[in-house]
Amino acid sequence: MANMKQIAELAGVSLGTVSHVLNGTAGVREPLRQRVLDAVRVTGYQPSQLARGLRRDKTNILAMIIPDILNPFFPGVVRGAEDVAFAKGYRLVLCNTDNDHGKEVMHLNALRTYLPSGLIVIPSDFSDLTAQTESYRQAGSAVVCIDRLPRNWDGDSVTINNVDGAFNATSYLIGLGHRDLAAITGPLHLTNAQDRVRGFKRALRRAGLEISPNYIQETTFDRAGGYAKTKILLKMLPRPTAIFACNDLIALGALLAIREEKLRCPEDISLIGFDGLDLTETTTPQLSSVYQSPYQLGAEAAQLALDRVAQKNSPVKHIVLRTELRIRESVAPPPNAQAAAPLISVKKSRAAVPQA
Amino acid sequence: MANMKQIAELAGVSLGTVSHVLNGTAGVREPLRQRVLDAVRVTGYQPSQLARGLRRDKTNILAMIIPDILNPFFPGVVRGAEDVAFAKGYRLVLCNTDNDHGKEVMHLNALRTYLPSGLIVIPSDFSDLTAQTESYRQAGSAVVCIDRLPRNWDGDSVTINNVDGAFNATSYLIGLGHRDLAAITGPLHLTNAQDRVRGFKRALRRAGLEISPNYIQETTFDRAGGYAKTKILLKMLPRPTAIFACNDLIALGALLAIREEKLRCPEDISLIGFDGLDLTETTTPQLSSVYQSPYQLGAEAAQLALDRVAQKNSPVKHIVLRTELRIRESVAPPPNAQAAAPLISVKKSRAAVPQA
DNA sequence: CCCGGGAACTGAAAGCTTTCAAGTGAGATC
DNA sequence: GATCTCACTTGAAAGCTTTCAGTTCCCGGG
Repeated sequence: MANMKQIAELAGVSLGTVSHVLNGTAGVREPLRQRVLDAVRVTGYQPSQLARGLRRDKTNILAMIIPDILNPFFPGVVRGAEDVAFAKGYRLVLCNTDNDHGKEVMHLNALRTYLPSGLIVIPSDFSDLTAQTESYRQAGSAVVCIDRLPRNWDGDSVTINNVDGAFNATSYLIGLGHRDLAAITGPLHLTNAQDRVRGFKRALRRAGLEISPNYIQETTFDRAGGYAKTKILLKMLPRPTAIFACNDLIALGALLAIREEKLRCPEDISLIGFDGLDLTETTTPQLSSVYQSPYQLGAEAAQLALDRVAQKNSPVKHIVLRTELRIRESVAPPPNAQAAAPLISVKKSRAAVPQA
Repeated sequence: MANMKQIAELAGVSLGTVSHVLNGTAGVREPLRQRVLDAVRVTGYQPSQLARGLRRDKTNILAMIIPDILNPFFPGVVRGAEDVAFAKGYRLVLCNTDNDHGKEVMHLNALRTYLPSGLIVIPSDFSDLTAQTESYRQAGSAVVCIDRLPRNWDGDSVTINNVDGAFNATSYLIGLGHRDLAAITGPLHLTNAQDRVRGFKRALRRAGLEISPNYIQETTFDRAGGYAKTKILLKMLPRPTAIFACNDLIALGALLAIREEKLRCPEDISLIGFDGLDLTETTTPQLSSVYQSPYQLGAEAAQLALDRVAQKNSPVKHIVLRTELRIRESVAPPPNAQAAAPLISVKKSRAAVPQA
């Protein structure tokens, strides 16, 4: 592979001129410019990204740290980011943390000396990442946190309106006449899980319904978690007539548990998930869900990172994306007609206790 | 961030010695070694991957080129590769081609000057990649093709035994008594699609069944393709009693089409997919499928690439992974009892013609 | 006691680009 | 015609590491 020196010789100009032509960093008269361009064409020369990065203290690399690409929510995020990066001449380095903070830190450390222009992080947990990412900032890398935020995060971010999404879903269920609503949430040290529960509670409160802690079950953001917690919920008295699952995998697990208990969804129990993954369309019944666009999440994050590289000192941005309630087959009014009573001040005192 | 020179000064040794300590490239006496290590610890020094790569003509980067991470088959492959890479201190750069050869070439070109140690490619189509990858080989990068192979590929590869997988699935259907079998294949310029059809045909031939071209429909490897082609197949006379879909997304589309035509799966039509994606477990009925491990595919590929880097001139390797037939709810004997007749020489002449 | 040999260590070059200060030259101005 | 300006162009340094050819030092053998 040719290098710049050879191009310079071939075109009969200096190294500096070649660089200027290639980067447009200074006016170069047309004939010279053409000679350089010709030499590049003839030799198929491509500048070494390594030497370039070394000199400029920055590479055309965007690093992305996510929990696990196997979780069907994340491929969309990655694809969104990659598309934006690719369009601007950047490459994407992908790292999986398995929600393990230690692994996250390892990635953060190892990536640093590749001098990526930007770093997009879906934090593994609530750990304060400020210290870790500070060195990136100092090195001139943009850092964007997405989906959920670490403690004390004061940098750029892209998230969705989790509170609203959960509120709308829950309100919809209440509107159908449900009074005994349960929620299965992901780990509450994650801000997105917190916010979804917050939206759930807010909807209950606004409808004057009591919030019983037993009806809010915390677990992992996966099918197994949804399955296990649903089994527990279905044993409670009164049995909830609707479940709001904080993501679709939990909802999927819930559906399996409901089926296994010989209950029907939606006739006996309504179910709404969160995320709007493809799989919600192919279950029976099709799952209702609070849709969000993972692609957009990733794309906005990449864009934000690249903007930050260009404009280092512009004010911090917090982008919040919308959600959309997608009602499909998994919801219906509750089984007992009495529940169709008017919404106003439906306040009853009931204990929600797991059966022995 | 400290650099090597500062470490050298701090430890009171030369640059070369620091390098030798860090890389173990030469014996360094213990006291010196310790002084260097201490200096590294104190300063938190990390060697610049860029300078290192520039000098060694090789970075600790593994590049991976896949069609589309949104296709649920690929996250597993990526994860497998990333895990192996991470464990050995390599990072993974991810590129999506959308099966577009032009984009593939762009990625190939752009990646080159990052000097990745290895390149793992799922080819976008049948295009001969030899020319493109030759420059990587010359630059000392390992190139591994996986899942399907480009024309004339003579380098390392990891694939699965597509012929066997398809043969087993088809034979299973025949064993249930099916005589009118159809296949919906992915694009036949892809070697994996070709091989699956080959396995399908081989099973028919072995059972003495006629192979009618109309019963083999070619389409894209996605839900829409499966849906459309199933609609066509269901109009044929005799209507096939079993469909072998060359991947799970096609099978999923087929299932939707079957349902839409008010036919029952498996009572009216049996269905087997290929890949064994998670989604096959959550459909109704659960889809039978020829399972393969995408994770293993990616992991083996990464391992092979790294082995090749270490042992440049060892003989070319072609790893072929196994498949496993996973029978779930989507298969049953054909509706008419007569079909349960013995297998031997069931040769009837019938024309398979699309209905007008 | 001297010398050879080997292990340990050093110094400098090489790898390729960007960038900045400095140099060149042509055209404009007076 | 001399001088100034401005636009181009150039040369060299800097960025950080690896590697190779030497150099130093120590030990054992003669």
